[in-house]
This record gives sequence, C-alpha cells and structure tokens, in this order.
Amino acid sequence: MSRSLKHVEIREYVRGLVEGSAPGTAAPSERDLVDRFGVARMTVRQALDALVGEGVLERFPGRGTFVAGPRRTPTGVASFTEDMARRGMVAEARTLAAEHVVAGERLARALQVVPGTPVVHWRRLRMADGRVVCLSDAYLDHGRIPGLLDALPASLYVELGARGTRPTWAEDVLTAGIATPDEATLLEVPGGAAVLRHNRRALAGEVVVEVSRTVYRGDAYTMSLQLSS
Amino acid sequence: MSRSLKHVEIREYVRGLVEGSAPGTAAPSERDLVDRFGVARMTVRQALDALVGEGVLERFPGRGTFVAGPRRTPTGVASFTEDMARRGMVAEARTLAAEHVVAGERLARALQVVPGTPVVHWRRLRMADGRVVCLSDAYLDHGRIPGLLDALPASLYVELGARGTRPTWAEDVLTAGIATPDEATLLEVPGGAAVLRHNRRALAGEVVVEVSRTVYRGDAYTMSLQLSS
DNA sequence: TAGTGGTCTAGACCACGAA
DNA sequence: TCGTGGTCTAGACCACTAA
Repeated sequence: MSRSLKHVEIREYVRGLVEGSAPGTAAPSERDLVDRFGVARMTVRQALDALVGEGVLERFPGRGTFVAGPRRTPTGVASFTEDMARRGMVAEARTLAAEHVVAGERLARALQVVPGTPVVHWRRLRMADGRVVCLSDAYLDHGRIPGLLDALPASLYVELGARGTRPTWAEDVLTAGIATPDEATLLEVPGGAAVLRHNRRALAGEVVVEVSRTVYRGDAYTMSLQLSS
Repeated sequence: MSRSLKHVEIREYVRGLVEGSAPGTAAPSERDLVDRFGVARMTVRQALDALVGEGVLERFPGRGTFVAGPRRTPTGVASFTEDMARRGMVAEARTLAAEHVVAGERLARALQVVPGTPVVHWRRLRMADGRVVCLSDAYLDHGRIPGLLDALPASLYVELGARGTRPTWAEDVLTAGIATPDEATLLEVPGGAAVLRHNRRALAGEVVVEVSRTVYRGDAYTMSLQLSS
C-alpha cells in the first residue's frame, strides 16, 4: 500500500517529467494537471509551490511554468576527502595518532562536554594525489561515536553520516602563519614556510560532533569559497 | 492609495504581532485570522506559508503556530568595513591609488569585459581601530560605476548598494603565503612574515561588479566563517 | 483572443495533541 | 472532546503575455 497524498503524487509526477529537461522547457500548465489528475487547482498549486521552492521550476505570470536553471549553492560543510574529490583529486590519509585523551578546559568547552571527559584524538597527515597537503587533529566526544577508533574510516564525515550525525553547520576560523619546526618536518616544507591554519567546530543540529585544527601547506592548498547574499 | 493584497495585509499584521515575541509564543490560529479578517482559510494559509518560509513562524500539526527561534545564517558577502564592524572595530582606509587602467587579458575575463576596456583600480591600505590590517586592490568596470573615482566612498559595498548593484554572490580563493618586500613595507611587517591572500570575484545577480585581491597580515587578521549544510 | 499564473471564496474531512 | 494544522474541492475574477 503506497497510500500517497495527491499533491505529493502530482509533485513527483512533474519532477519526473522535468528532470533532465533543459532550463526554460515548459512544464505542464496548472489547468493541464487539473484535468489529468482530476483534482482542484489549489492542489496542483500546492504541488508546484513545492517544486518552485526547491528551485526546480520557475513561474512567470501570464506565460507559464518552466524548468529553472541550476541554482548557485554556497559552499557547505565538507570534509577534506570531499574537498579533494571536488577538485578531481584522490585524498589519502596516514594516521599518526588515534587515541583517547582527557579533555582540558578549552577543548571541553568547545566540544560541549565536562572537563575530564575522555575524548577521541585523531591525527592524520593528509595527501592529495600522493602529495602531502595538511596535518589535521580532530577531537570527538567518545560517547557520541562509540567504536570509532576500532575501525578507522576512510572519511570521517561519511562515517558520521552513516551514524546520522553528519555535520550540518560549521564555525571555521582561518589564519595564516609560519610552520612550527614539527609541522615543517611532517609537512615536508622548509623552516619559515607559510601555512594556512583552519580551526573548525562542526555541529549536527545543536550537538557539537567535531573540533579540529588543520594546518595546510601554503604552497599546496588553496581554499575556495562561494558565498551568497 | 495603498491597495494591498489580502494575504499581504494578513502576513504583515501577523509579522507585526509576532516581532519581539519570544520563540515559542503562540501566533493566532488560522481560524482566528479567518474571523478577524473575514477571508477564506486558504488566504490565511497563504499569508502564514510566507512567514514559515522566512523562518519567522513554525507550525506544529495539532498544536498550533508558534514564533520560531532565530535561524542560523551562514556567512554572507561582506566588505572589510562590515567585517570589522561585526567585530566591534572601526575600519579606516588610506587610498594609495585610485585610477583608470586598461584591463589585461585575465582581468578582463574575470570582470566580464572585453580586453582593453578602461577599468577602475582602487588600492587601499586598511586599518581596524588604527592598526594596519590589510592591503587591498579592487578592480571595477568603469562603465558600471560612473563617477566612483570622483567621490571615493567610505565603504565600497555600501556605495554599490546605493547604486543597486551590491554583491549578492562571491567566489573567494584563500591562500597563505609570505609577504613580498613591497607588501611587507606597506603592511609594516618584517620580511618573511606570513600573510593571508584573499582573492574575490563579486557578482550582483549575473553581473560581475568587483574583482579584488587583498593581502592580510597573518598576525592581525583571522577570518571567521559560518557554513551550513 | 486565448491561455497563463495570482488571488480568493466557502465550505469539507482528516489526523493529531491537549485537556 | 475540542481546537489545531493538513489536505482538498469546485468554482470565480484578475492582470498579464503571446499570437
């Protein structure tokens, strides 16, 4: 039994008709859909309203309803793996540490846990197409990601997604600086090299799921951002 | 004559009722509004749909309609002046150059003009609370901002807003590097100091309104970003 | 002029939540 | 039980666009 609402049925019918069509292609008129489905016009409008809200269709009074062009979407919360994939590169990681540590004052506050709570610390050297790009330290509340250290995932965000806590919101801070001697060694750059530091607090809903510090080689990484309004 | 549509009148009435109310406060029920305005319920729903879409109200079936909590909004397209104001600091600028130049190949492509077009170049040293923070070079299509150089505004984006072409979309690229000797002199930092480079292409709708390169002192500027989804 | 989307009416039945 | 929002009907008139 796939009992479905009429406006949902109409919406999905139109979505199917329209997907793959070039922007500007005419969608069925509201009265066409009224005849086809034998419903009231308000019901058809409810279906089309949803598609217009999603950016699938555009309405032009007096002309009709048409397939909308692709919407520009601002940069979202992405992981290193996804960031590299978008550039057509393959991300790799070498785990340098995967351990439990006790959260100090600042880390505890950032992670929304009480100081002294055991926290997962995961340090990775990250590569893109085999070249060293950055060094990242991620901290996660152990209680919210049980067993993470037992089977380290290839992509943290994908793993969090599978657990239903993929970050939907991130508070990032970016600064430019000089690599410390340890960073320079790990990143394989000379002393005095420029690095891009990227600190993140990632939330899923209202819950902090990750606090991380990443140090990028200035000569091997550029950060791209699309911002709207 | 302020002939206004009924759903608009109801929407603004409810918006006025609700603004300043604590999140969770009950809004009038749909049937209350039907009685008060003497309209059909579909009209009331159209008004409330708009407020729900804006994030002003939330509906809970079986319970009612309530004032929504403040929405988290991702970082938008802001100018240096606005960026500093958000931190409670006062932005200042010292203009180092304000001139017409001829667009070369790359700049012309970025600005969507034909090579050889006269373009405005505006170089400023920027301060926050009196401290030097960055050096910025902005390029604008002279034809789209006539007279800009005759009366240099305090904030470029505010001026563009007044002309109806404030950027609504930005494509930013961030890198970390070492200050060149010239940059070091202007930014008042020693040789070898780290800088954050910020290149921007800002659009209003589909039109490129600004192409800029900004060099921030690594020790005097941190970039904050909020990202969603 | 014919067709389109925008607005609006005056009802109806339903599932759900709170009392 | 009563009030709420969710869904739906079968019309209507309007302004606008394109032919």
